[in-house]
Amino acid sequence: MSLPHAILTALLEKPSSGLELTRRFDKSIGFFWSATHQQIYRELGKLEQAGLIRALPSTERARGRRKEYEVLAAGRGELTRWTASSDEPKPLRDALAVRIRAAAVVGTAGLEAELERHLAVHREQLASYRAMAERDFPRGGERDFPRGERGGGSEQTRLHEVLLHGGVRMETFWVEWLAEVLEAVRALDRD
Amino acid sequence: MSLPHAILTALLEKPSSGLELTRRFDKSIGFFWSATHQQIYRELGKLEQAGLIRALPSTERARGRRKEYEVLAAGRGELTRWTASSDEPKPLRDALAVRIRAAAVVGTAGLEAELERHLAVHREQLASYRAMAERDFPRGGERDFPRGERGGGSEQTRLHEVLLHGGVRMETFWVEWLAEVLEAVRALDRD
DNA sequence: GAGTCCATGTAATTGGTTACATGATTCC
DNA sequence: GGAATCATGTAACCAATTACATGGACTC
Repeated sequence: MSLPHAILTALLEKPSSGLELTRRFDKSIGFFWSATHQQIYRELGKLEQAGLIRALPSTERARGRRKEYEVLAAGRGELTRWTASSDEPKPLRDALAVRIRAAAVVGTAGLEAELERHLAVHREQLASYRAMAERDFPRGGERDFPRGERGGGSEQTRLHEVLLHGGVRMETFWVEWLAEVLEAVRALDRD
Repeated sequence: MSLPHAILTALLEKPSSGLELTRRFDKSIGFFWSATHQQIYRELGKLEQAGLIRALPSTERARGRRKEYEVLAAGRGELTRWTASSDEPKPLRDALAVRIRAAAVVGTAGLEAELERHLAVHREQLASYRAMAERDFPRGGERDFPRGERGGGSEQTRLHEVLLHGGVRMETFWVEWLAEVLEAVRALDRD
């Protein structure tokens, strides 16, 4: 149940309308938890009903009219509670790995193109994360900060930095591994 | 729609009953595509109806009686078709990252314990992948095979090896990154 | 014949996806 | 006033999760 909490987080950072949230999910929050506008509107409705957020009174309610939400005290409480809670890591589901395993049985025909497509996507994502890191945390991402010597970054800043660094590492994994798989598939196809 | 194809792959490797499949999903296939027995039985029913697999005639059909399936020609065809098809990479959904981002807003209380739990799980998974790699591909996992010089490994073997290596790399990513996050959170909590 | 696995299933619910509907605003 | 775009929503569907049901085989 992370979507409502992702939305609460986003709204605490800045009160927004559904469409604004959708855009922010496309750009930053959604790097770790994607959501479509339909999901977001549905969830905003539920959160409002539950008394965790409210529509700003200034924004009139009518279909087609912009409606801005802010987090209520109960919402902040719920988010704090959830942040300290725990759940089991969800088991992985990766369709590409299933394809590779299937290819081991029925042959690699067509697999190379698919691997190349994915590799391109991940390379692009990696470049984009790196650009963000360079812009938001210039030359800060690759170093360990000796204890207490971080240059005055707030809690928020430091955590956003490690998150982004996680994105960089994750995409680096994909790029390197897919390159390895591609090499193996090409070697097999040559024989 | 990867589950049916994961099942077809597993059944081509070895005809099995539902429960056997469930166990194999827990051990190997499921490292990349997990599934519960309920999902598997449901899907076996659909695949049988669609004429892609059949129950071996020897195994009687009755509730509580073991029923073994094998893949029909149409099933192999479908799997071959799917292997060569393509799909967009699915956007990531990682609850832990959402938690970290929420912690950046409402504070890191309780986060450290959750990070430690996840770190322990990933360390364990990494150790298990490494053991499998050592057992199935002794000292083969870390090297690049110069073209054509693989020691007689079949297509299957080589692809299983890169898959397992992907698992090792993926878990290595998690372990390293979570350690980094944990260090950052501890530094923040000290201040 | 009671208890415990082994094995196959059903049913209800949740969360996410896809397709579509409709009102408001702006610009020509 | 027509087209494009901003904005909010509904509805149908599908896959995965959770909880529960039932029968067969074996063991004490």
